[in-house]
Amino acid sequence: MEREDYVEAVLSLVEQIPEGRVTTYGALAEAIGSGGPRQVGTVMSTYGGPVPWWRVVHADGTPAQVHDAVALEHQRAEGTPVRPSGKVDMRRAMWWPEPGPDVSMHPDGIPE
DNA sequence: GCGCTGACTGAGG
DNA sequence: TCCTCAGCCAGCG
Repeated sequence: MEREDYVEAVLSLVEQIPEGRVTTYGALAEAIGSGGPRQVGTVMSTYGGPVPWWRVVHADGTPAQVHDAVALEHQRAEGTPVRPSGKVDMRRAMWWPEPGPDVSMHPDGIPE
């Protein structure tokens, strides 16, 4: 796959993230089915300008370490469930891209 | 072709 | 709960 296509795939998914929700680098990488979390991070740092990159966080719910302050601001402004510890309440805010047609489980990303 | 670097992740202390 | 270590994938000098 061309870099450009990969970039477009990443940005496309990021743009689909609903307001007030977040997803992880690993989730995006998995949804795309190519590369790894780091690759997604690299793409975001290079072409993530025009997209709501603050909705993409680490696996533990912490925002991108480079612009965590800005990200936190956006998240709070959108109503994203951010814990006092500075991390996002993943159990409620986690949004899964669309890895498969099995939407029968938990579309909202709420395990239980 | 080789080695370094990074907007990551998961395990261990 | 927080800090550190090792593994991973690609781009770039």
